[in-house]
Amino acid sequence: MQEYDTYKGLLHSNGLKNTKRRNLILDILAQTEQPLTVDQIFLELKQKDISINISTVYRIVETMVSRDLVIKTNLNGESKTFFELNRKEHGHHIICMNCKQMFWLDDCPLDDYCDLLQEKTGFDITGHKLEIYGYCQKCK
Amino acid sequence: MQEYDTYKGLLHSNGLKNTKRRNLILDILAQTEQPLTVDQIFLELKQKDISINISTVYRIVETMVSRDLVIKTNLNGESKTFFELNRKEHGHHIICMNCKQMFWLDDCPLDDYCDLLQEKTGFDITGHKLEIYGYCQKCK
DNA sequence: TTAGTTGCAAATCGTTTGCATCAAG
DNA sequence: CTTGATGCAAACGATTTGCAACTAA
Repeated sequence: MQEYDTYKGLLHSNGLKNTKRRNLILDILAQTEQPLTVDQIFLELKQKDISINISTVYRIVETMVSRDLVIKTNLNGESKTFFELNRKEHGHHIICMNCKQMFWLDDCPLDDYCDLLQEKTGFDITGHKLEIYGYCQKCK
Repeated sequence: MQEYDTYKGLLHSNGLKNTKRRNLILDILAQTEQPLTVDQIFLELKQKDISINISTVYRIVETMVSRDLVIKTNLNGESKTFFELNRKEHGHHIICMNCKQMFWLDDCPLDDYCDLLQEKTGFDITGHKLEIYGYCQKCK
């Protein structure tokens, strides 16, 4: 087997075997800014004539999530779960309500607010999730 | 039938018939700050010795959502959908990751940021959703 | 009286699991 | 050779639907 070693090091350093499917799925996630559902990943693989079982896709993305390589997200109004590569930068998505495209925003206006809130509420605040909704240039 | 007319006006003005179950469900949602799942609502009704079918609960909350009386939310890491009364005030939830309680925050730090973003991205921004995660005073 | 509401059972959808086989290390 | 990875089919939990009976207006 050749050509599927792009993520060999990453996989091994996380205690995972280097397999063709894992490489392919990481590759798909790396090549888009969009969080993807399991069946979107499954379909992309099908289009590349890769035979894979959908339960394998579920298992692979969940394994990646447990290793912190992938982030799992639920979006408002969507029953399916989305997965995106963990690029280890903090940011949020701005989402077009018409075409459903999601664009990455690498700035975050919430750091000061969270500090403030921590004092005000007595919570130990560990994170937050922000989604911006609207219509993109094409759809508006 | 008496005692179930609290929301009669509200229901009628939204083109809905005034029924016992709708009144009860609106009442449950009105009496808590917590967004509830369908089966939490179902259980509360059971505890009040109200017989209702779970599919009726689903239909009632969805009807309320379509009339904008109730807000439907998906939360990160939860497979079930939550429903809360639409109190028509803007705000967000701060959520305890241990006990899962959600507290309402009636301030929002994002108005200026959204204006800014609208110019920067060319999006027509219509809304946003913010959740703050952490551990509450009791659980931390 | 009639259109909208509810209960019930079955269907559907997204996701998970058990087990046998297979492949990476 | 050993452990973890995958395929397959069956199970599962949340939600939706079709249809008949019912009830508010």
